[in-house]
Amino acid sequence: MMVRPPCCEKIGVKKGPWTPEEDIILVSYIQEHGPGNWRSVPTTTGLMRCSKSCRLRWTNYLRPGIKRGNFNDHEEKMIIHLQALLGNRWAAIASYLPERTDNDIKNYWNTHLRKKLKKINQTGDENEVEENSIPQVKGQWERRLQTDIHMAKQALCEALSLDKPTPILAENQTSPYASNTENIARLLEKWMKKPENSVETTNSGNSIMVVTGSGSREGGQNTIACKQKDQAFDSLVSFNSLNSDCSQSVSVEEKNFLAMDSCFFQYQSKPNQETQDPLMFMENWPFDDEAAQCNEDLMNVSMEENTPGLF
DNA sequence: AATACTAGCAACCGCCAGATG
DNA sequence: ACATCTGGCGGTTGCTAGTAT
Repeated sequence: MMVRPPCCEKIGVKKGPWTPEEDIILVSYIQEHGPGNWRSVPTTTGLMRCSKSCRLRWTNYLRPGIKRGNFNDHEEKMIIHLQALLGNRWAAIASYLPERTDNDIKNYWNTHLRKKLKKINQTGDENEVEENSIPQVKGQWERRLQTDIHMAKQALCEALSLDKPTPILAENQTSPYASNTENIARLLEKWMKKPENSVETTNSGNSIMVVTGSGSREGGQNTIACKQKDQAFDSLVSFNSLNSDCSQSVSVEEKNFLAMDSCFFQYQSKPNQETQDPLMFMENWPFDDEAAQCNEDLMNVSMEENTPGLF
């Protein structure tokens, strides 16, 4: 069988955790060109990263609107319910949780919820309930159909929203992307303070930690990234300064990154589903207790049924 | 204090499907 | 119709930090 060639040359491609420098270069690139055409990202930016790696870094971390860690009860319920409905279709599940990435949900499921459910099933039901207790009555086509409706709805919303003006956050409105902008802000702040060649990052929970000192695993590998670092940062700074008067009730730091958010917003793959969504009812139907009778079949696949004693 | 073990998570890998020439 | 390219998805791996011994 013909083996598919790798998406990019393996030689010289850097792997492992991303550095703040790389993040900034990538963000800077996307700020200018928008997400997409990932193939050209490494060549254009000089990042020694696979195009896939760049895309993943953006979608899972740098993209505005991402909330990380601290899943609340509602989100947990949603995930459990959706997982029962859809199976391990994490991207589909993530489409119901606009602030979460599929990777994050997948990780949360694998590390927390799966164990939790297993435990409950073991203690609560002697009849060895299957880990993924999807009622067999519900064919996969139903689940797929439900997801496809959602996907189609999303696509339609995106298409319809193309002409909409970029939403501008009201003065006192809290950015839904606060966690993301704060992360980048913190990153930049510390990065600016740090002495050269002494930075290493690791993402932890909701913040990006910058660890100074020796012993960096990345040591000496960021030559190209470093060359572009200043340029990229200048670009960001100048961009932010153009937008810095858009809000007066927030800190300078927040202001700058809110401005960045408003720019990135137009590139978002996930529309803000809380606003102006004419098809909202389709979005909510699996969860809406007041939903029409035709939804009841799927509604019967209730969380309580699948996960007795969890809530 | 040192070592072993475990959990959490970021990132990679391989497969697949749609787009394009 | 076919081959190739590209992006998306889900499964898995490997690193790190925290905890137990």
